Amino acid sequence: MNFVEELRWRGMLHDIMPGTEELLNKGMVSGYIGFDPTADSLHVGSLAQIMTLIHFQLAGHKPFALVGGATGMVGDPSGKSAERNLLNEEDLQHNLNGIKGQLERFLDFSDASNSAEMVNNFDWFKEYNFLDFIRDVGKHITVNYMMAKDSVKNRINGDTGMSFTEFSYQLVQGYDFYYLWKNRNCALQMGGSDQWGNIVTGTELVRRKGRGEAFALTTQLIKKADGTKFGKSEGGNIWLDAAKTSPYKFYQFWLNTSDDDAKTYIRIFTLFDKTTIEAMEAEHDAAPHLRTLQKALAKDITLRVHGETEYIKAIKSTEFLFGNTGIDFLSELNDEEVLAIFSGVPNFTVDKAELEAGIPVTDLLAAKTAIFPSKGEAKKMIQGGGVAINKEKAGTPDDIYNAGNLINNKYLVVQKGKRNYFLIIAE
RNA sequence: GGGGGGAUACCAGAGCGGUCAAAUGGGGCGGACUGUAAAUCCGCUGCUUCGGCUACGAAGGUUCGAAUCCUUCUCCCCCCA
Repeated sequence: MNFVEELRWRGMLHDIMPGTEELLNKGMVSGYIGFDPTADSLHVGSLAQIMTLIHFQLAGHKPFALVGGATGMVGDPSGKSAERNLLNEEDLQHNLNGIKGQLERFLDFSDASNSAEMVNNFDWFKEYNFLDFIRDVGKHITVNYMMAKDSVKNRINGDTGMSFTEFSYQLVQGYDFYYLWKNRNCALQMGGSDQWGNIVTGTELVRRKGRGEAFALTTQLIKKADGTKFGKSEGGNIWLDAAKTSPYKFYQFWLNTSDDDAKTYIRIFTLFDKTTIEAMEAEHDAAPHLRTLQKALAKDITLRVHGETEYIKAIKSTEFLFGNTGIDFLSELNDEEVLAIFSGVPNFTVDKAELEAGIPVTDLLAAKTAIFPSKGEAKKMIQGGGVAINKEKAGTPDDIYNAGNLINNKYLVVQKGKRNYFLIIAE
């Protein structure tokens, strides 16, 4: 199956420039996707783009991952209602290194003819001076053309305005495409559907400045069935970096996908083929409470991102925390085993002597640990029935916990809501 | 340069001398139901040693009492030039 058909049946394709598919069918094509270095790790939102590159490479084409050292310094106005904060060079470099390391895990960088490559647009922009740029590049694109882009129009018609810096963004990104087309024989840029305008500025530049032809393909932005934003959980982003989002939490994120979304995501985020996916769906629909799809999805992605060891740990934690095993099960484990189960769970240490004297719950949860930001909040949630300690609901905010409540004479297991676990270690 | 309007909690937005820790909606969090789903319903959404304390752009002032009135400052928007 060719690349475009692959994206199509998976529901990933959003828009494609005429002629693109024909070009791809003729033979190996080099194509690229840009990644934003706004943080030192990619998050699940970028995963769809990574998958696009994986499919691209599997179809025999040569993928480039561009990390936007230069574009990151300017800031993309697409989808942003306000001016971006600029990153300094140092932070940017730090972020680039982090992202680079992650991308290397997903694509094949071996010596194959279609081996993946990583490029940084800072390399060709750092020496490019302003006057040369506006003469050589700016000359080819009219302001009228640039203003017609939705990303620009929205900002000009809105009330936040837009700086010249952000306005020039599309030229900078457009030049990336031109550069890669000219020097690396790169004929296709891909990206999320919000990138269409920027990508097309690139193909336009190739046409006008290079008198050549370049192509564009965009993918669907990931949405959740209920309309809320994809990729967030309990307020935070879900990162690919294990230090930012533990593999356990990562696994949980996917496991908690709704039925509707799971059907979409299994196509986008896994490489299972069509018949396999349809069979999984049928199985899921026959017994939805077993959550076959969610489990397959969470497993596949966690394996790809974190590897087998971390996946197994995540499963073990999940089985203990959400399975039928009572809290007594913990007392059969040694310290090492307990910590393994709670490895992805935030943990806090309290002084054992203090606990022996007895600590009121609210102090325990808000002052001695950071499970709650304030005692008032801890109190309210206890009253609302949202807190459990050692799998038993905390009764009143005045309860006092002492050494007698410890499991193995050492641990307290705290639940905030049903799904958020914390481990308190007394020592 | 001239004239007008505005700044309220995470966001939007009411309040225009006490009854305001501040309506309402959204968001967030939690509970019930369930399948760690969706939908639905319900509760919470400034801190606290539970006495109070700090809050309505900033600083002063009037008043027994200010988010509300006055003065100055900062920022934003609109119209005219």
